[in-house]
Parts: sequence; C-alpha cells; structure tokens
Amino acid sequence: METQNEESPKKILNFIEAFVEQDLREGKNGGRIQTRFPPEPNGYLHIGHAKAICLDFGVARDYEGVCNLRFDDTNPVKEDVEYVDSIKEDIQWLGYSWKNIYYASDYFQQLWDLAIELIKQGKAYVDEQSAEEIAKQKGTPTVPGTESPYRNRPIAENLAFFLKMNSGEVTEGSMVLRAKIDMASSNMHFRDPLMYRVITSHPHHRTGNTWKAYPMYDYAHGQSDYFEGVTHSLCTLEFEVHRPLYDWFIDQFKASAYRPRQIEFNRLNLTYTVMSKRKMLQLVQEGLVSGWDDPRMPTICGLRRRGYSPASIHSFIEKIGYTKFEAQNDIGLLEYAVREDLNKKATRVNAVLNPVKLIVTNYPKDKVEMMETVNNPEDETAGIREIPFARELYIEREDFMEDAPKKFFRMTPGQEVRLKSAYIVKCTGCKKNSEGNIEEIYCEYDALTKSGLPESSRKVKGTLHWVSAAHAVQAEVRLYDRLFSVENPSADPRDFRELLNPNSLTILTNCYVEPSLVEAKQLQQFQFQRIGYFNVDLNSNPDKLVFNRTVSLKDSWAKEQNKA
RNA sequence: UGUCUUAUGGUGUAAUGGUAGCACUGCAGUUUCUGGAUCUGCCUGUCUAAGUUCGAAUCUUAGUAAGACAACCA
Repeated sequence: METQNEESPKKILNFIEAFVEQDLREGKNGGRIQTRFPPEPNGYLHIGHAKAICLDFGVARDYEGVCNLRFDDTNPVKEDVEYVDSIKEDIQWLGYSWKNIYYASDYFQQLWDLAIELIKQGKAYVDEQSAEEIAKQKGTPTVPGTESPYRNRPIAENLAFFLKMNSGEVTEGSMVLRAKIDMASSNMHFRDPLMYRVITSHPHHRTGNTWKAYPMYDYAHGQSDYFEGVTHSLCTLEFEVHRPLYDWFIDQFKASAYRPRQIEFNRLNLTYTVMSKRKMLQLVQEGLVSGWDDPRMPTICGLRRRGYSPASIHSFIEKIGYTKFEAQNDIGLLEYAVREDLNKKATRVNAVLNPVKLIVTNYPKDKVEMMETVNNPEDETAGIREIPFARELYIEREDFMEDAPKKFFRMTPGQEVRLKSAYIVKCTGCKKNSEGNIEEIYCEYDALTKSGLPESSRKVKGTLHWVSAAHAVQAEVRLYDRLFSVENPSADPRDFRELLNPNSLTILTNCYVEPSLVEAKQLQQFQFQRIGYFNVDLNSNPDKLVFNRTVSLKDSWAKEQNKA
C-alpha cells in the first residue's frame, strides 16, 4: 500500500528549486511562496522570457504558492499599452494564469512617500548636476568616485527640491534624487545610485501626467517585490551585481524579518538567433522580417505562427535547465522538442511541394477510388480518413530519377515502389521536353497490391506520398530556415544584419495538397508526410491556402547524399 | 590593474566527499506501407596546479579562461 512512492524517482531539482525547498524547510516566510513575472511593457516577449515565465509560474505551481504578473512600467518614454496586451496573450498561450496583475505604477505614491522618508533620514539628496557630470564622478570599476557638491545639502532643501521635481517646475534632466551611500564602493551600484529622474516629455500610459518624477529600476523593483510580499524574486544573471543594492533599499524600510530573496539564473541564448530587443526591433523596422510575429523570429508570437506548440516550448526549456553558467543553447534541441511533440499529435497528410505528374497507365481513365489512410500511426485514437486515388497523380520531382544510384529506393524505371495507402506500382519510363526536363512519369499498378490486401505486404524498398491531380488543391508553402547563417551572431564582429541567412525563407506557390486541407483552421498543425511539420498560416483562407514549415522531418537520405 | 559570478563529452545538464549519469548531436545497426518514428549499440568529459582526506567533479588556495558592473534603461 505504501509502496507507490518508493517507485517514483525523485525529481531532480535545479539550484533555485533547491533554495526554495531549503527556505521552506527552514520555515521562512511561514511556508509561503510567492513569485512574480515582471516584464517591462516595451516590446514583445521572446523565448528567453518564456524561460523566465516557466520558472516564475512553475515554482509557484510546484510549491503551492502564487505568481503575479507585474508590469515594471517606470519609464514612460519607452512603454506602451500595445505591449501589455501581447504580453498577457503570450503568457496565457504558454498555459499560465497569474493570480493578480500589478503595475509598478500602482506603487508610485508609496514609493514617493518612502523616498521622502529616506530624505528625512538624511539618506537621499537632490543632485542638480548634469548626467555627464554625474557620470564623470562615478569613477570606474577600478577608480573610486567623487562626491557630488550637492551631497550634503540640508534636508529641508532636499525635500523642497524633490517636491519641485514632481510639480512641473523642474525641466527634464536638471535634477535627480540620489541615495547617499558610498562613492568609493567597489560595487558601482552603491556610488549614490539614482532613485528618481524627471520625465515631462512623455505621459505615462496609465498615470498620464500625474507624475513628473519617476522612480528608477533599482529602487522601484525591489520595493515593489516587498510591497507585494514576493518571497523569491527570480531574475537573470546580469542583476547579480544589483542584489546588494536590492537588499540595501529593502533594509532601509523593512518592518519585520520578511525580505524577498533575489536569485539569479542564466539567460537563454539560442544558436543562429539574436535575442536582444534592440536588434529584434531593428529587424522589424528595417523590414528584414515581416513583423514581430514573422515565423523566423524567436518571439513567442513568431514561434506560435511558425507552428511551435506550448508543449514543445515547455519541453525544450525543461531540457536546457536553469544554472549559473552562460550557455549557448543549440537551436537543434528546440527543433527536436517540436518534432517530438508534433510526432505524437499531428495528423499525417499528403502534400506535394515540387510536383511532377505521374500517370498510372493501366489504371482506368475515369475511375476514382477512395483510399483509407491512418491519420496518425503514433496515435490509434486519431482515426482514419479517405483520400482520392486516380489515374493521374502528382509526386515530388525529387522522388524520381531516370538514372538512379544503387541506394535510391524511389521511382526509377524498372523499380517497384509503394504509393502510400494505395498500390504498388512499377515505373515504366518518362517523357521529357526539348530541354530535357521531365514532364511526365509513367508507371503501371498491380491491382492485387491495394493496401490491406494480402499481396500488399510484398516488400518494396520505397514508399512515396502523392495526391490525385484532379482532386488536389493548389497551395502556397513557406519554407523557413534559421534566420542567421552563423552560430553566434552576437559574438561576430560584423554587423548582425550582414549575417542573415539569405535562404531563411523560400516561398513555393505551386504546391498541391490533398483536398481535406481546405477545411484546415488557422494555426492547425500537420505532418506533410515524408517532408516535415507544417501549420496553417494566419493569413490562410480556403481560397488561398498558405502553410508554414515548422520544421522538416529528419532526412537520412539527404544526409547520405551529402556524404558523397 | 577593483568587486561579483562561472568553468563536467561537440552542445546542454546531473552527481550535494563514496561506481562521472541523462538528453541532444554524430556514427553503426534493428525495424518500418513516412529514407519519419521506434528499438539497440558505440564515440566523446570533470580548465590547470598544489593542498585537505582512506577517498575530491564536489572542500581549500593559487593560477588560467569567460562573463557581469562605470544608462537620468529595465
């Protein structure tokens, strides 16, 4: 009775989950677990964000805690509601739901009040120097900074100026509020970090023109965590140096033993991809891709349009893990993950991308047979459907060779092949035009080898997919490949735009797909038999079918040929 | 000539002082009405050097290499 648990292997914890369990064992925060996903609404989410989302929401789920969505909207210059909606959509598509939605801007008043408190304690001051002067005084990582001439002005003066920073009397850039810490600290972030700056040029997307002084990240982020009761504040490695300051601010205000714990993990770097918001924006603005949801983009919406499933993204993220090592993740693993998922789920259909006519010369001219075919051999519950077979078919041009090498198992004169779910046929020849291009291929079928009949179990080396010429529907198929031609575009000295793969998109307009696909819905995923996984594009409609290649099938024949 | 962080097969990730394992890739084979999938096998690894210990991928020290930090961005 008690034996079940002994059988189940213990889940391998990553270092963050191990910390969380340790905190739980030690009884911290009364056993409460709370995380947050804190995007800035200034761009679209990409697969790197998905990694963070899976951790933030996953930890909350696994330890019966809560995860909130909080928009870190402290910089009205860059932010917009447009992004808020897409961020929500992408998180939900990944399968997560937040407990609450918060905005850092909800805390502007609280943050303001605490800043005043800090000024009163003599721990913050208004600096009237220019950005350049302040930067100069910061020193360098190896040279200590120097103190601002305004550092020791009277508290009353600081209070008065701070009020002016928010009243509209002060022009943008002329005053900032700084925490008074240590200009000689070996941690640059302790050299009197900026807490507030004045922004009058852009209204805030939620608070409008109410505020003129806006809090900076280091102050606002940590305090927001604290206000919300976050127990584990998970972020990427570049914030490691910020952690002492994160702790410092919270220590100035905390009222009990509770303090959120920041833990940093490694960012997701994908080979043959750029992940920086700036570079992605450039690709979009310069028309080098069709938009944020271009199927070649590593954005969540791009992956969705490309045909990636949420399950495949979860599986990929689980495989790469969370560590403190700055990894280069192989995009091949992402492709493996989507093949693995779609192999189990996608209906197999027939589509001929590069068609050539095949005529079954001994098949009656007007006859049409409906052939039964299984929807998915990996899933018995997927059922069967019927596809029309007739005398004139289309097959792939690459599936025929007039003079074939020994290992070529496809259509070649004198050789038998199986037409999937139909008959075994023997190639009898072909017709070429004056330029030597093949126009038609001929074969004869053996009526006894219809699929399901005893004679159909005859061994033939090759099986081809096909569509009936009279019944097939013309379609556009877009073949995608990796966006960049070098493994690590960010490490390359050349401009990243010079590194784009010129063959990342191939549009085929003369493809033929089986008639059942007219019914296909947008984003629906299929396996085009023997070719790859494809989905229905967002712009597809029954009058003009458009398919996107998610990923090709593994092709050991192509590999064999490349060896030669 | 600072502070912090990291280093395990080609790639990613386990092993928490006690047999270096898993996944992807690659290679070979099996099987197949998808040259897919499946199944099997194989190749390849603890950055270096000292130290502690019966025993070190793990702890210590020193080196080496890589990354983060000098935005009125987050």
